[in-house]
Amino acid sequence: MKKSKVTIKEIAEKLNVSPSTISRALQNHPSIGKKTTSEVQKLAKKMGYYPNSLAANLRRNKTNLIGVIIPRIDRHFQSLAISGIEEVASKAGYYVVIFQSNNSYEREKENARMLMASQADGVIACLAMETNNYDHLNAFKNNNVPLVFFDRVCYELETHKVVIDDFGAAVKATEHLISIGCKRIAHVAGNQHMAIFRDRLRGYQEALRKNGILPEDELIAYTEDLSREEGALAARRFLNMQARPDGIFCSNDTSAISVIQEVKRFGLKVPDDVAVIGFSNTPSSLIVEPALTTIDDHAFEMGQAAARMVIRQIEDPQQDIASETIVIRNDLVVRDSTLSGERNVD
Amino acid sequence: MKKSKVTIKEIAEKLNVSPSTISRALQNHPSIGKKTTSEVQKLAKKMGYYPNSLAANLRRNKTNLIGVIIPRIDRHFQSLAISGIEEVASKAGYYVVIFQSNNSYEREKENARMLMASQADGVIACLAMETNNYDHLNAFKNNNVPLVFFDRVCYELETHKVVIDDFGAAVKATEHLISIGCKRIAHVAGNQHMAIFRDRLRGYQEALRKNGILPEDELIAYTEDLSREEGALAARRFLNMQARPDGIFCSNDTSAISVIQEVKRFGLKVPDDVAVIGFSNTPSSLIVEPALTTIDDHAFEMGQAAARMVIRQIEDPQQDIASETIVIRNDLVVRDSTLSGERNVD
DNA sequence: AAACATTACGCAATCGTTTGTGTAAATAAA
DNA sequence: TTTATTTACACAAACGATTGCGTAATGTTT
Repeated sequence: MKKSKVTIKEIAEKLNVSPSTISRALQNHPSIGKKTTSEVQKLAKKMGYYPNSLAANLRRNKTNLIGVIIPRIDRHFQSLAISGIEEVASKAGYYVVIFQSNNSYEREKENARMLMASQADGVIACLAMETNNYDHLNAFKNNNVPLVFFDRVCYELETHKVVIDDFGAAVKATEHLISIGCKRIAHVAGNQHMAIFRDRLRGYQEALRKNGILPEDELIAYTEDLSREEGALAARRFLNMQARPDGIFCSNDTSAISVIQEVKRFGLKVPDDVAVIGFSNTPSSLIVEPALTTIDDHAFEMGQAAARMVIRQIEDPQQDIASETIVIRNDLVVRDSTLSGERNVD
Repeated sequence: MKKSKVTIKEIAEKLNVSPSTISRALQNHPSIGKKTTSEVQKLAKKMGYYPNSLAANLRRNKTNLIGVIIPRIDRHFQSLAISGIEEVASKAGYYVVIFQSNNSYEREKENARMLMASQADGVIACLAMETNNYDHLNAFKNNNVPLVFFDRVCYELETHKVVIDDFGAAVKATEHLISIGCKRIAHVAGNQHMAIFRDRLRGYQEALRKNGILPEDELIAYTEDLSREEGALAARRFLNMQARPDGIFCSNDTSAISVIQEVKRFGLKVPDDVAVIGFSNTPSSLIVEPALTTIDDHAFEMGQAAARMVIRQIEDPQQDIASETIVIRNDLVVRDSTLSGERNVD
């Protein structure tokens, strides 16, 4: 029962024509006669022929593969971004190969090596938290493989990027807290090794300053990875302060939700005693009570934009001269965790 | 600046040896001298050589590619499963190529075609909701490409499968409701086109019967895709019944969470008036208040098992004779939505 | 020193397509 | 009918690596 795969040659033999004719017939090449073409196509289907893209790609020097390197697929933001990438890519005839770095630099290096070997036409990457050496990514540049970063980008490398305005979003979030009357605003900060979290912290501080509030260092909780546990820990520290904050801006939703729960456990009310705002608009932000005000970072659109960008570079290499940065819009989604008094039922 | 990629030939020329020597040296073949080997490897690194796996794969007739066809990456269950697949696969030296069907039969067919063409060594699939014709998957069998289904399997096709015991899990969930004293138990059912949801419905009915309760048809809400909206709709219908149910088993977490929120909006208490139980243990099930009792279906492990299974078939084709089904364990995770009186703080 | 074994490498075919070029046969123009 | 043009296909060389087999050069044994 070991049917080996049908090749062009076998079809050629059965029809007494040359392999090149089969190849052209399958592509509806005009220089092959109508009758031959249809005969070939009919027989190919009957024999269960599938083109071997390895061979074709080798010959054509194009794989239609887009490699994606990301920390973890099972994070909402990432999977949404991939979904966007896949949508655009597959519509344009590209395949998406996924590599998880698990936030490990070594894994990311290995991923990059595999990607180079697989002759991917382009690469989209969201950097691992650990990564602070970029040689493994230079390989792409050196071999003219288009590389697009998204979200967690690397400013040291001159490539195309898709980001959101983390600084601006943080300003917006913080000013929203100010606008609803918060006087003492704390921040749960992400890993400062990553630019996005540095920017959000800076945005928070800038918003305070702009509004005549002096940023205090003790109102910043630096966390490793914005986990539930770290969120709760930070919340407890804030809540036990003599001058308790009345607003907390968290750099992600996970920690923000944890903060809300901790505030409630502490016997205080959200948003009346403490307003809370998160970042990313994950599904859970709608579930927590009160529903979490947050920044929607449009992960799906980021993925789409990254994919379009890399495909454009693949198909139009001239344009690859300048490095371009696309900034995706972000929206403040106001929900009950910052809405006192009235409740918006939906 | 258009450096074309470095090939084995170029290295060979620089060193005045033949390409075959380079190839062997790079693989540490014993028949190549120590000195030559190290010289080759050094130069290869210096020149930035990356093996072209297209060529190697064509020659070796192996791609180390595992194709994954799933409905949507951005669903928690799916992304977790993929994560498990990727972990096992990459440890074993395989790449994972992802295709989203978006629950569309046409897309799934196209995905299968692309996968055949890409010469993937194996395929893991979770079927689209629409799919009820399986010819596109037969291509894999016909060409000796190992195929493993997970979760949404196809019983008509004789392949390896990784599933959970949906029937048993549903029995377990329903009996849990009975054990806490529920007398009138409703069910929010998923699309009956899919076996997993049929099994869950059957399990629910069987558990009732086993415990001397007559299943009533009006206590079953048939939904299209277990969405928030459908969950809320079902809840409202149940809550407005004269003989209101005091327990609701939902076939997924999304609808269960929506049911909880609807019950609360209706002015009733969960679990005291109505106990609710979901399915899948998504992150949000921990966030909703009260926290949702649910079935943990161990998606990550399903992915791992599927990957191990397909790799075993790839590497040991003899074993491919019988079709095997792996049943992954599932756990009832009891939380506050079925725990009256005491609260388990964690 | 002759005979043999070992070491270290080269040659050339091969994987399945694609594609530039060449060329019979068929058709059209003269 | 002869010449020019088109049509429809075949030939063969790629693409870049792998690998069985052959063979010089070196080393070992008697």
